[in-house]
Amino acid sequence: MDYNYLAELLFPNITESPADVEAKYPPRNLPEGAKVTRFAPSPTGFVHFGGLFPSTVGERLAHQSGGVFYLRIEDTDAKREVEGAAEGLIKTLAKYGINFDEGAILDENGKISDKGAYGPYKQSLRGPIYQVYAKQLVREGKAYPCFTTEEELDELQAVNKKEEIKNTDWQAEAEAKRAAMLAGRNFTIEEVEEHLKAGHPFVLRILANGDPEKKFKFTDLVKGALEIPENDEDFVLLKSDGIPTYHFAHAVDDHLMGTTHVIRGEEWLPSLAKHVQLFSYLGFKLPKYMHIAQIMRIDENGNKKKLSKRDMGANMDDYTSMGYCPEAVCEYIMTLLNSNYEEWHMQNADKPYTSFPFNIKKMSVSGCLFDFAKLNDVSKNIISRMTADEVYNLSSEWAREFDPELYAELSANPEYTKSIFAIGRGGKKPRKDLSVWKDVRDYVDLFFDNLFEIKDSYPENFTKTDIKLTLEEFAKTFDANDDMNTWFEKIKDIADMLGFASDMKAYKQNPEAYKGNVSDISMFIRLAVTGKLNSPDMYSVMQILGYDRVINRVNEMIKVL
RNA sequence: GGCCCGUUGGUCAAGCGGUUAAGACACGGCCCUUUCACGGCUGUAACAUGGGUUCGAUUCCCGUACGGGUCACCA
Repeated sequence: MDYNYLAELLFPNITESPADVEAKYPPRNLPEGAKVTRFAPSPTGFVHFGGLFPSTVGERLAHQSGGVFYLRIEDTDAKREVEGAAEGLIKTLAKYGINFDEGAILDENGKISDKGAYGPYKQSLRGPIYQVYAKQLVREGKAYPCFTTEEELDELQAVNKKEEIKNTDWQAEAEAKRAAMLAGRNFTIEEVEEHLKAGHPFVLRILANGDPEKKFKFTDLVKGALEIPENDEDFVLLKSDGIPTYHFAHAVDDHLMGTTHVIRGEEWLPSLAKHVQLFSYLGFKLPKYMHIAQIMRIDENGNKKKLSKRDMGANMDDYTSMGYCPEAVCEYIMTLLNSNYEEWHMQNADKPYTSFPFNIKKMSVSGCLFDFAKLNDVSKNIISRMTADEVYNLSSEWAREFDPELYAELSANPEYTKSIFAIGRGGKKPRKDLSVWKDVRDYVDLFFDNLFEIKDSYPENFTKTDIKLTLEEFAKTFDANDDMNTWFEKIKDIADMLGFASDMKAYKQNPEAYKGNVSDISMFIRLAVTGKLNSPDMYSVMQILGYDRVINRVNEMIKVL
């Protein structure tokens, strides 16, 4: 077989050699130990948690080592591509601190363009480059054209729908398919010429030389030592439209772009043998690999499943609408990624997560369950450390987009709103009422007459008379200028007057002697003023509400009692 | 079904041949407290399983079970 002739037949328009291409991609000039990593999404939709996760690793590793982190758009499947997805991806990623030094970026018009010397960074623009290497492989007898159509292959493999797969004889099908592929190896130059003349499309397959009975040792930086069977599958390199498959594009691009560490989900582990073989065929140095464990969720049957597109918590845009701070999500990701992050964070509470020394060795090998409770806790702590101004700014920004009614109230009087957020904030033990901006409404509604409503009701074990008397007396004596002590003394007086204990100790010693205690009296007032049984410190609340609002609400309550 | 990966409390996990098997979240109790939130103290709760190796296995090896991934001209 004259492979050179075959190569010319298949790729008549490709005149460059691999060496010509290599010359355009000189080695990177980076300090010792610098890592070059990348995020390589296919633009098929929104960013999801499962994608943000490994890209955080890539970003940290590159930037922590003084290396390069770049974005490559893997748009080799036109069928699945979603208009505008790539642009959206970049914007969302930026929100979570994933910024690229190089690669596909947004220009001032919001369109994708290239930055850096190793482009193009969109695979659809790299067609000729892949073909140069494809041609070379054909020349060397390591790849061959296959004219068997998809339909013909599908017939061999009766079904390829996942559901039905259980009921089929895997072994037989796999063998049939393999036989068909192998048969494709037996072609003559004349046949190829005929097909080409007839205008038949072909795919380029690798001529696999592996023996699956033999295993090779491989070290994954996360998974550790692995033993993997050699590849004997003649997988597709170039699809019939001349566009490469993931495998081929991965080898060519990561080689040319100088990637030192390939970071990806562990679902890629099964195709590692293919990649090792390809790199070897191409004469490329193999990069380091890190296969990251998947994020899981619990399904209806209580089993773990890979967190996927439709799942709660998958779409990063949902985090925005729920009102999570990006830092909270980032920190939560760090707690999942690096087992010693939390310990470090406790000792370095004031430092951003980016100054944490990320350690590959501390990465989890097994997939973890996504946990909103933990995320909320992380988030709550972050918000508790903010100043009232920060809370005001961020929550308003959120409300403007997702709760316009709330936004109108918050922004009507910024100073007033800030004083609400200032309650119990700034000290060593700040209040932690808010996990997400969505919580703000329930927390502040009592301060705005338009949002205020009576949400709770008085417990049955108190008489209306006592409640009414309390409120009447309170209305009579309340003075917004009282200091906290004076204010509370007055409430105690009401307690004494009505036969409620004003002294908690006395009450505890002899509860039978009283109708209740001063906390009950406070509760009577609290419900009238805040509409709730629970509220932040009532004195502070009243200071903010002011005399008129307090008295109005108390009088309203008296009326309906 | 083949292949690959995994398995410490409900969740995230420390551990790397000898420990009373950390810690965080969640949950319960107590304290603080006029409610809530905060904070402090405290409690329940774990090495999937069977064989080895070893003076000794959560830690090393093999099997089993269970879970996950994958088996495309998708990435």
